[in-house]
Amino acid sequence: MNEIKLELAALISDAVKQRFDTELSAQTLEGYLEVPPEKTMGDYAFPCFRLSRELKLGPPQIAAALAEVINAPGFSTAKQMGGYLNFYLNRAQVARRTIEAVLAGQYGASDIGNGKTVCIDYSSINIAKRFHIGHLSTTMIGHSLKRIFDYLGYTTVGINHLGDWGTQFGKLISAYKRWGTKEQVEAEGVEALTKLYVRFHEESAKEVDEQGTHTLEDEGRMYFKAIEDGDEEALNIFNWFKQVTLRDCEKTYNMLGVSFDSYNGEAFYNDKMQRVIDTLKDKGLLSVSEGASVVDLEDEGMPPCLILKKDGATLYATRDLAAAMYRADTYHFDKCLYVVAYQQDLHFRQVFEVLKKMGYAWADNMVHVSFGMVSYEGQTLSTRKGHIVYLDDLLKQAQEKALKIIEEKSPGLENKQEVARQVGVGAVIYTDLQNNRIKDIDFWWNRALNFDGESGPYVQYTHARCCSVLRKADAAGVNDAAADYASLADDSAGELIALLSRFPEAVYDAAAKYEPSMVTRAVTDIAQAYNRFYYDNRILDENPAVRAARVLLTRATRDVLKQGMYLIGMEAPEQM
RNA sequence: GCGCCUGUAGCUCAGUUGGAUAGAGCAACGGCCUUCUAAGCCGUGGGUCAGGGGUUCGAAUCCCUUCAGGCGUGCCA
Repeated sequence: MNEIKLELAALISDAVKQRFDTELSAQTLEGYLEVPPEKTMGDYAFPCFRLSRELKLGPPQIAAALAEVINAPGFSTAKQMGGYLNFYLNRAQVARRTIEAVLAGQYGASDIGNGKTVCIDYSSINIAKRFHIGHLSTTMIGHSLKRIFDYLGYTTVGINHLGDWGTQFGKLISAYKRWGTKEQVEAEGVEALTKLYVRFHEESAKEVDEQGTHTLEDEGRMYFKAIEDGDEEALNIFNWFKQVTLRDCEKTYNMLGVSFDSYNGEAFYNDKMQRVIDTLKDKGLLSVSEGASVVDLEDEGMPPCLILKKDGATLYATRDLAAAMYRADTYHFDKCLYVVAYQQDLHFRQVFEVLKKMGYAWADNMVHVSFGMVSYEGQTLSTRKGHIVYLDDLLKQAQEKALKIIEEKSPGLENKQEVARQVGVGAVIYTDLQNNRIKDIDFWWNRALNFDGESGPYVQYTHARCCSVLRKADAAGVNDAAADYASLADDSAGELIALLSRFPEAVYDAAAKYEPSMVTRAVTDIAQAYNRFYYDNRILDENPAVRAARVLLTRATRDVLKQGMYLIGMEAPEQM
């Protein structure tokens, strides 16, 4: 993946063979290579401690012995330092190779996923609920993973597993028929549905308080039964609610640049659950416990997985089993990812275990990509208590702030609104994908709208800065062919190039660990390194050879920043 | 009670699967725009890596244990 590392590993492999008559594959050794903590210690280090026992020699002696034999003039010199073998790369050559690799395009892309399919279940919104900050992580992590796996050659299937089934929709119909109007729902969209739902619960609670009756609850159940039985009126209203919700959410998705290949949700699997039950019965996995039908998982150290309620109704595990089987049949996936909060950890462990018990080999390829909880200024998200931030409000605020800064700093910019949108949305996306996904997120407005330091706008700004330099370079007619790569040997250029050379690993690792934040971090580090380089060096006011080299490095940086931002779902304005 | 996760600077977090003197950003303070975008750059201060044991050449990282917090733990999803 990193050809420079692989080449070093090959050198070590040869040296080990020559001096110690021992075979160690370059691939194994590549994994041992690390980046030293200090620049003075070289560009890569090979710790010899692990070889010590096998070779029956002290690490420093091993390092010294290898250093004597390794000879790669023009590429790298090796030096023993304690138990380490440190490599000092020829910076001009690394610069040339890295920049050429980047400018060849598709940098960091791969064909390792060719012929393989990965299903990604993400966002999975509920009908009749407004899109809020609690939905952002699943949406953006999933979307980013989709782009990352695409980039690595996989066929990806983005699935929005809609929450479009359950008694709550019967209640909603009941509320609509009592207090709603078509005009209001059409005009206000999901907001109107939410209001109806809230009112239903208020009235229902009042009714129980005052009269001890459950008329409303019963009516809600009745309407849900009507949906289940295919009653035309109920179904029409329900499908209309669904359309209204999707129409609203589509606006948010468009803003975020997110899309899906399938919207098959809970309702879709309604007629596919009997197969699950039959199969479980056939395989003798289903047992009755406390009146419910369950799959016992005691041997696996888990509570039983509930398949059917006492009354015979299915449960969400049943639905997820049906969905998994359908996806296996339909997409023949190599991996099936569920981007769902860690609260559902046990649920997925149970579902995956049941599939394994059913004998499906593909059950091992199911992954719960879990992420942390979102709270609002230290408190649990709650619509009722007002501890909630809707995403369109957040995006609007972010854009307004971006616009204000643009008016202040770049009053001459042509497409201010468009850039404000890109920057505002970028800031929100960046913040969401900045940290390891397992971390809980406590939402604070001032943090979400942070445009300084490690932030979306920072990376975008650096990209725009590169674009600006390149526009001037084009105008000046810089000749690439004249580039003197040896002029990129200073520390800040060297650091920038080193980071660029490691970008493909970041993309690969992000996929392997289902961790988009690794790309966010790589991109941030590159932006930081470029800004240092930019301040340490004049780019355009130089002799043609140096100028060309620095312009090429700027172009490579621009390309990687743009690609990296794309992979995490951010847009990259060329001016801001 | 049991299970899973988390604990690193005042705050938010990195830390390359066990490597060299633990790093960024925010906040605070001090510098840098007649020169390619100052949404930037440089510097200063700030640490018992939650505590304690262990494993070994070496531990923030692995094991045991204690503490603190979050989530889950049968008929919602």
